Amino acid sequence: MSGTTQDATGATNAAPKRQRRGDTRQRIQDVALELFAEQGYEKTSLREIAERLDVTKAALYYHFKTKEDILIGLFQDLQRPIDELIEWAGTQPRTLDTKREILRRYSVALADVAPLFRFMQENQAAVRELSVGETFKDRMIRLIDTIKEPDAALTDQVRCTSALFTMHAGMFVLRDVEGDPEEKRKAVLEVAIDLVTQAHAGTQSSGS
Amino acid sequence: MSGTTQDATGATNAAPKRQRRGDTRQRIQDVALELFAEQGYEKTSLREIAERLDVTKAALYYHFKTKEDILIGLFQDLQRPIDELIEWAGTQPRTLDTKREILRRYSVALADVAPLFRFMQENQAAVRELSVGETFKDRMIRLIDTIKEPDAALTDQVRCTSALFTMHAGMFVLRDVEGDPEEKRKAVLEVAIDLVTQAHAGTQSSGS
Amino acid sequence: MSGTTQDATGATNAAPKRQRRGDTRQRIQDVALELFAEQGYEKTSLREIAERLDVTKAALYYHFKTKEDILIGLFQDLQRPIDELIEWAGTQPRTLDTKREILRRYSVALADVAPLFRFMQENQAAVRELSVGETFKDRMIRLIDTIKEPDAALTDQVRCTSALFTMHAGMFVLRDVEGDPEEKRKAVLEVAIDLVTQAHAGTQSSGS
Amino acid sequence: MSGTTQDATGATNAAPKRQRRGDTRQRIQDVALELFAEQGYEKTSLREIAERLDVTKAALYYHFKTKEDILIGLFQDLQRPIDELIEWAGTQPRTLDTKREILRRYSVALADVAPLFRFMQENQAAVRELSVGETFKDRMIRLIDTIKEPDAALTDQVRCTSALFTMHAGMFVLRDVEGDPEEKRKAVLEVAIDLVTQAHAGTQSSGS
DNA sequence: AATGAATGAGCCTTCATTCAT
DNA sequence: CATGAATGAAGGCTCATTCAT
Repeated sequence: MSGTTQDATGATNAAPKRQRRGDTRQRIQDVALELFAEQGYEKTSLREIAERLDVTKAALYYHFKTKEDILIGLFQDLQRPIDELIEWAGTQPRTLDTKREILRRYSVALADVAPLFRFMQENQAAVRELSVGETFKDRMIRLIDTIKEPDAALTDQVRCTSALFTMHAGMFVLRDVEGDPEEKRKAVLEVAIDLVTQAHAGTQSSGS
Repeated sequence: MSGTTQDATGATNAAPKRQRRGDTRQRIQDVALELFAEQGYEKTSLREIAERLDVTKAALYYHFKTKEDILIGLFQDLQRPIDELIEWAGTQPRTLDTKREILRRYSVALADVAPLFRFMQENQAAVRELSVGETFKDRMIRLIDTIKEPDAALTDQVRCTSALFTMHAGMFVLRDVEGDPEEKRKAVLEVAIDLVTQAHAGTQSSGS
Repeated sequence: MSGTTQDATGATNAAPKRQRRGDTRQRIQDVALELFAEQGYEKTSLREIAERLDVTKAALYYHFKTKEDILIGLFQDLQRPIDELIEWAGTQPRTLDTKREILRRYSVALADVAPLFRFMQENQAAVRELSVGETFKDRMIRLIDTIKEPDAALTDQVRCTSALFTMHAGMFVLRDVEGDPEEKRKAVLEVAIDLVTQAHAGTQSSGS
Repeated sequence: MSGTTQDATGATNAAPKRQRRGDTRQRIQDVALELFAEQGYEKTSLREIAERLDVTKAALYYHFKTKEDILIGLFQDLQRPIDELIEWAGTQPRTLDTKREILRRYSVALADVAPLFRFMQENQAAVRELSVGETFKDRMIRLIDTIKEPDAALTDQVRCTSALFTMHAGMFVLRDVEGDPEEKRKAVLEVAIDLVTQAHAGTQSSGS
């Protein structure tokens, strides 16, 4: 009824949610990821998250409708780079060079979202039934599809899959191997590229 | 809760209700694995396990001191074949042929304990802090050590690690790829052997 | 179990169900004391307390972090008068008159917190390991110290201890003796004062 | 305290139970007392008792029909000395000397059954409702009756009660006071005798 | 934008007890 | 004399969620 002044949010926002003083949502996600990654999704309670943020549990419910929603929010934020990569890959010619570039970009992207990725890896069971679970697997499959030829030999398909998983595994398993992280990343990337290169070669010769 | 399955004892049940006494412990583990794998460790309650076995929760506690203990029991079953493999590897000369045989055996062992393995893979977060968690990673490392040369190039070390993870990943990811399981297993094994072969070759030439 | 008392809100209940909000914590303590005293700490379940208050168990946990915490809260209420007495005693000269006054005040204080005291007396075993157990004994010792001379003869020390315990015991044992409570309290007090007086006299003469 | 009764089974006992290999019942009681005293009746589980005896819980049920029964057994064994004292008191003239002797004997008896006594004192709440609870309080009252004159002044009645409680309290509270136990026992006894003597004197003069 | 209070469901665990063997 | 296996009941506690304020 008094109308207009209520929505001070109004005027300028061409892009929504421009507010400086509304970082709570973000802080919730940050803390949540931290705890989810550390203890697992199921084992992390909203109480813990709230406590670490020094707000009440009820406050969380102002920003997220459910616990799962926090996870979904998290998920979407950090899934974007992968989506962009897949999209980009779609615009490129299906050459070996492109595939190599996909792996390179993926390697970088992976390093950026490492904590979330680790979390996803370690909580597959908990996340599977979540409305978001399918999406994750789908994304993986689509990504694999960008580097593997559908009519390739089974072994070459395995190679492409393996290339991706090598990169995933690399992050966790190599953690307690000697050496500088960047160097390790490169080594992992090299092996992955190798695998894809072999797969590609196989496809070419069998194809021609 | 109490009387639910009483009537199921009736006509159609192909599996007998009153199996030979003394197998309860085993049956608990079987059902537990089934449910843990399906829903995750945290999300599976003892009530569910008990109900499916048509015993009371308290009965579970006669056989296992805690929920975690059920998991540990499961875990040890999984560990045995791997331990045996590691032990066997220790007795063999460190040749390429040996390494290939290790992978072959591992592939078979893995197929045997697949559900358990899948569970472990998907519940790392839940299993990590389990008094037994360390052991699992340790075992992996020791297994990798049987196929990788300590002074090899970083990429070759990655290859060996990748060989193992390829086999792990193969079981889950390739599940929704066309083709007969045994054929897929062989393809995966082939790629793994390839990786180790390359790693071995690299080591040889750099060593000489 | 859930909705049982919903309808009890109805006509006949003389005590109002919806007391002024905010007193819940106090009400929990009141009911808890009542039940603890009646049945013992261990034998009283949170369910009982909750049921009698017509709230859920979980509500108790909003106000107290644990069952033991309810006891501790209770305890602190009991402690306050005694602490104040000890503190006051510290400010007074160590004369016989002071000691007599301590007993007088203690007698009154005791009558005020009688139920709680009775509970403590009767649940020593249950309370002993509880963080609150030590504190209780300490308090007794410090109180005794205010009336007994450290260098007194052993018998006189016993007399002082006995004076205090006479007052404790008096409350419970004399309950089924004939006579008006106030009169009994006075008789008990008189004996206690007598004991301390004797102890004091002994100390004086032996000291001079 | 542990093995005390082992040898007492020996020669002199006219009562049956002649078997050497049937001390299990006794051992159960010993261990039970030990644990009850240490942790309280409620907090001690049959599992603990069984474990410490290295038998199964079910074995306990061969010897005692219920957990409470163990307590009752314990109770009866150790209540005997008090009953005997009361009985003996009944045969004596009601003189001051007799009263003093009662106290002396009680003091000794108390020292013998100290652990049980302590347990009873500290577990009144748990023991109260036990079919045997009344008996304990009754016994106390009857014992007090042997040293107090029914028509005495209230203060003198308190003195007699106090005399008994002094002895009870003495055992527990004086435990962390300096000095040899036997000396302390005597000091406590002396004060108790003093109290009864005063009470007796009061009665005499008011009576004449 | 957030809190205080409470709920309902469920969880893991423990206990005293029973009974066929 | 004692065990192995199991039960029914209950216990303390935690969790995601709600809602009036």
